[in-house]
Amino acid sequence: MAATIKDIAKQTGLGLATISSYLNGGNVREKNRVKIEAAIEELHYEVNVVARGLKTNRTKTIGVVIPELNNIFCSEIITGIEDILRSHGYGTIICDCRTDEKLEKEAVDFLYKKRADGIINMPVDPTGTHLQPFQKADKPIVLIDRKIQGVEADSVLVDNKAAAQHAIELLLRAGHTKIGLLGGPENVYTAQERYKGYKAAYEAAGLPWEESWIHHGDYTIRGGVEGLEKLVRDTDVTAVFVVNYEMTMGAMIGVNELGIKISEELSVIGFDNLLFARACRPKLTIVTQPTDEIAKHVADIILMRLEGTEEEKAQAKKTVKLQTEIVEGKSIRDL
Amino acid sequence: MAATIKDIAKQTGLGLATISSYLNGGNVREKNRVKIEAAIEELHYEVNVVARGLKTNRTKTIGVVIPELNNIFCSEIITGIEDILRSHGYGTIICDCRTDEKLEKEAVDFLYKKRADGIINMPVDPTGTHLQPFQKADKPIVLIDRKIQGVEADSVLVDNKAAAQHAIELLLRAGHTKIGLLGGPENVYTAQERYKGYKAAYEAAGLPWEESWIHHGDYTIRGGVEGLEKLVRDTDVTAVFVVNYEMTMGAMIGVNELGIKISEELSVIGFDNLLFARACRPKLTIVTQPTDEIAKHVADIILMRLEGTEEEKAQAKKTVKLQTEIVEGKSIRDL
DNA sequence: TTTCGAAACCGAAACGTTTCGTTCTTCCAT
DNA sequence: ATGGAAGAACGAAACGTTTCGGTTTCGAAA
Repeated sequence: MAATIKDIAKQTGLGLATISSYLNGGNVREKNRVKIEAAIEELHYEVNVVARGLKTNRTKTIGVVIPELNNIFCSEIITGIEDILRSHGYGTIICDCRTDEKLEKEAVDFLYKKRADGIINMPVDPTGTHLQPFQKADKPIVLIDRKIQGVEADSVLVDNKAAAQHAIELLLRAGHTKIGLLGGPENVYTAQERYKGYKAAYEAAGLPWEESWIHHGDYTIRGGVEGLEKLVRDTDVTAVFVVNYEMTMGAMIGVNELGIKISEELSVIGFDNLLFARACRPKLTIVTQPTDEIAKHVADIILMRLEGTEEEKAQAKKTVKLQTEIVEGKSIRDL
Repeated sequence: MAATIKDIAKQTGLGLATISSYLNGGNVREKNRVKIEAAIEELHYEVNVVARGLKTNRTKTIGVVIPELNNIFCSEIITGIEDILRSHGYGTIICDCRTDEKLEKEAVDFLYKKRADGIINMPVDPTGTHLQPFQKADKPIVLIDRKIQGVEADSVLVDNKAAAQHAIELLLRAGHTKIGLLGGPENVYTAQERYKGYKAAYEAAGLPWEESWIHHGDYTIRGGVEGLEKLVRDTDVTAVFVVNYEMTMGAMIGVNELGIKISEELSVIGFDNLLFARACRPKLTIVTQPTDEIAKHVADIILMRLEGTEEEKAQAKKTVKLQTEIVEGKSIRDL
């Protein structure tokens, strides 16, 4: 039904190889170029990427495995990545693994079977064994947000330690000395780094902190609510730093339910999602991550590994670390 | 390098066709089944879906084109769809067209070139011309949220009119007679329906409403802020119904900036995103859409069109209309 | 034991490309 | 005019499946 390269060859009187060469950017004599283009136009020819993929062993498809698509941090990054990849002819197959290691592994296997040319992953499994298929096949892997020891892959990270440290320093400067931390799971890289930043700020200021001010949550909304309630009930902290968006929202729910007045009774610094922060009352001061920049780096790296020169492809795996920013609201009280 | 069907044939002493038949669920003698399975295990054989796709002309890939991935309504639906499709062996290629008709058309063309087996679309272009490639190729199309005249496609909608009508009736019952509407663009189907619901509620109650109470926004946060400020400044409405999530968030920002007290000074009903509603102070009463149900219907329909029996595939295109729900908060004052 | 229909099995051809090694053109330098 | 090098064009083979039509095998009935 649909026209093939053979039809174009027949129509123009040229050979298969010539048409193929033209389609792949090869040189063709001017008059033949004209003929080919006319034939393509007339027969509505469109290259069959599946057949091409069979020969070249590349599908021009990249898999993305993330813990939660319903998460502004993830979705913003994906939006950016997808945009860039598509403009380079790559399709983006998305798999949401719902923060489940088993599902994550299944998603990677699925993408491998689908013959994705490479994979982008915000890993849940900290050991990285799920990435084995791609590693063995020597297909590019780009990790986001969490680094994995022992997996040969490029990574794009955020300087989580510095992010937390700056946030705590801001609170210390405002006169707070008892600062609660609504942290993440202890086995998660980003959470560990943010925790380190908390301690580093106290150490740099030469002040003591207490273990009881630290709550290791689970990065969920529910966890945010519970953590905030616990901190308020069991400690006398005057400020709280929340280390991801879900828990920030949870903390705000908790605050509302307990009838606590932000800033007057409790100072808060949240994380991610500027829009949410602006809708809170009073506006929340937050740490924001450069999602666009992350997306751009991730896309550029994987494209480089796939389409770059041989030396580019062979370059040692690199790690890009980006800085966060603090957007000030009205949620911090000067003591 | 990787094993092929031929290797399996050689290893087992069986024919190509037999292996192929086995792989596609055909019948094979018990002892041969055992042999084949052993060979597959030993040679680590995996079917090459690209080669299969070349023969069968199906890629087991479905395209999804949406206006904004950074939108909880979209991302929730996609999460659900992706999950179901993946469990049936289908990859989901996502394209975010940023609510731009031109980009939407490009995305559809892209997916067509990628030979997606079908397309799922929450359309921006109300004329639907962008869907032509799939229509011509007679590949299934499923529309979400907005119906399009003249495009042969299944649709999964929400009963937007009823949703709005119920919300307004709730406010009327609470004694409000002057109710503002922060509506959407006049050329958008969902917005039109919600507007109709507003009027229907007033008509059913036999009460008058004024044009000045209606603000046709653009479904953006910015638009929500501006719309709310305009309504508060220029009218004496005692309640406002906001018809999508972005504008709801915008309205809350506006309310915060103007220092208006929700419920005491202004009653509000928002839309979508239960979590946001719960984090507001006081908790917002909202209309929620059944995203999971939408996702399930969409996925089931497209799978039915792709893998169903001949009669299922030939069935007349259907339209599913789902109902919304009102989740009560504390943002409505009884007059 | 033989016969027969059903079920299993088979190889070749086809899907639409790319690529390899070779042949044909072009056109510049002599 | 001629030789030859560079560049174009060429057809066949290959990529790994599925499918078609025909052949073999099996096992129950006779």
